Amino acid sequence: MEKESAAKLGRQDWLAMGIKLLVEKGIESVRVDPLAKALEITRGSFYWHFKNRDDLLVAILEEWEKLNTRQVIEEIEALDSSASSKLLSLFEIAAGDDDGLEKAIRVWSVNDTRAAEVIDRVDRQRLDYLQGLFAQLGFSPLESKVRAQIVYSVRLGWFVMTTASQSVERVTEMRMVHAILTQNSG
Amino acid sequence: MEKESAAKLGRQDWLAMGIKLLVEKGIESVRVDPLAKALEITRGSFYWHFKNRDDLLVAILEEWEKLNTRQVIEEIEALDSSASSKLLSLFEIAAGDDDGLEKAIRVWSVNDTRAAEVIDRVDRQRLDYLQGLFAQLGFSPLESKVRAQIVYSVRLGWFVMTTASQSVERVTEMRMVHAILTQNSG
DNA sequence: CTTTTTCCATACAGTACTGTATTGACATCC
DNA sequence: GGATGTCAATACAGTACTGTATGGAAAAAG
Repeated sequence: MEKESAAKLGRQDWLAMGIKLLVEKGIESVRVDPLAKALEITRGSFYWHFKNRDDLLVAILEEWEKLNTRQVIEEIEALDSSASSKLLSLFEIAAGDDDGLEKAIRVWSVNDTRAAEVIDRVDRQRLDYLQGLFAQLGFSPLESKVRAQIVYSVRLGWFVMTTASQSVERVTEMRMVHAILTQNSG
Repeated sequence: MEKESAAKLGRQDWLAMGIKLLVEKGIESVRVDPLAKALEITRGSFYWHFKNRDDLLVAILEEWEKLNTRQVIEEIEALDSSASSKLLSLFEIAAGDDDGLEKAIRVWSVNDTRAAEVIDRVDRQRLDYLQGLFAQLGFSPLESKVRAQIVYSVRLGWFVMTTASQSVERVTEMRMVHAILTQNSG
C-alpha cells in the first residue's frame, strides 16, 4: 500500500492521453486500443486502472469539471474592483482563450447526457456570475440576464464558428461588445 | 432506362434515414449496418445506391447546403421593408427555430473538413446578410460586423447551451437583443 | 415473351475494436 | 526472503461493423 507518491506511470498517463485524443479527434476516437498504441503499451495496463472505456470517459469529465469550478471566476474576483472593469477583463480573457478541451467536451455533450450535465453546471455558474456583474452596473435582473447571455454567446460563437475571427481581432471586437452592452445602465 | 418517375424505394430512403440518425445520435452513428436494420432491409441495397458510407455522408451535406443556400434570406427579403423590421423578423424566426440537423452538422464539422466547409459557407452568407442590414441602419462597417456577429452568436448559443432558454422565453430575449443592438445608429 | 436493367438478399473475408483471463515481473512489507 | 500487492504482456473469444462478390426476383424495354 504505497502509491500516491511513487506513481510510476499509470492512470494519469492514460487520462492525459485520453484528453489529448479527445481534443484532437473527438470523443469517438478515445478508444482503448488506439490509446494503448499511442502510449506504446498494451491494453493490459488500461484494464488495471480503469474498469472499462466508459470509466475513463467519466474520469475525463470529472477532471475537467474540477478544474473549471475552481478557476476563472476566482481569478477575476481577486483582480479588479469595479464591475465594469471586471467585465472587460473577462471579455479579454475570453477573447484570447482557445480552450480545445472545453470545445471537445461541448461537442461531446450533444450526444452524452453525463457530459451535458457537466457542461450545464459550468455554463450556469458562469452565466450567473456575469449576470451579477451586470446587475452591479444597475441593470434590471432581466436586462442583466439577457446581457450575460449575449456576452457568453459571443464567446461560445467562437467555439462554434470556423468562420470566427482570429484572437487578435477578437480583442477589438470584445471591447466593442463591452461598449455596446454597458451602455444605458440603470 | 426509366427511373426518375418510378423510384420504388431507394436512395432517398437511405438518405432520409441517414439524416434521421445523424440528428438523433450524431454522425458516428450513421453507419451502414444500423441504417439497414432501421430500414428493415439488407446492406445489399445500400451499396447499390451509394459507393460506400462516405458517399452517403457527402450526400447528406449536399442536401443540407442546397436547402440552406436557397431558403431563409430570400424569405425575409421578400417580406418586410425596413432594415430594422427585417432584423426583428429574423430574430424572431431564429428564436423559434430548433434546427436539429444544423446542430448535428455543426457538431460534425468539428472533426470533418468537408462538413466544416459547408458550415463555413452558410455562416458567411448569413453574417454578410446581417452585416448589410446593420449597415442600412447607419452603423459603420466594423460596427455592423460586430453587431452581426453578436446576433448570430446569440442564435448559435442556443444550439450550444443545454442551459438555453425555452423558445417562448427566447422571443422576449430576442426583442431585447434587438433593442440593445439597434440603439445609437450612425 | 425474353432480355436487360434495376434493385435487394446472402455469403464471405477482413478490420477494428472491447473486455476477460492468465501469467509473469517487479517492488514492498513483514 | 517469501508472501503480497501492483502493474503490464499475451492470448483469447466476442462484437460490430465495412466492403465485395454473386446470384436471383421483379419490373421495364425490346
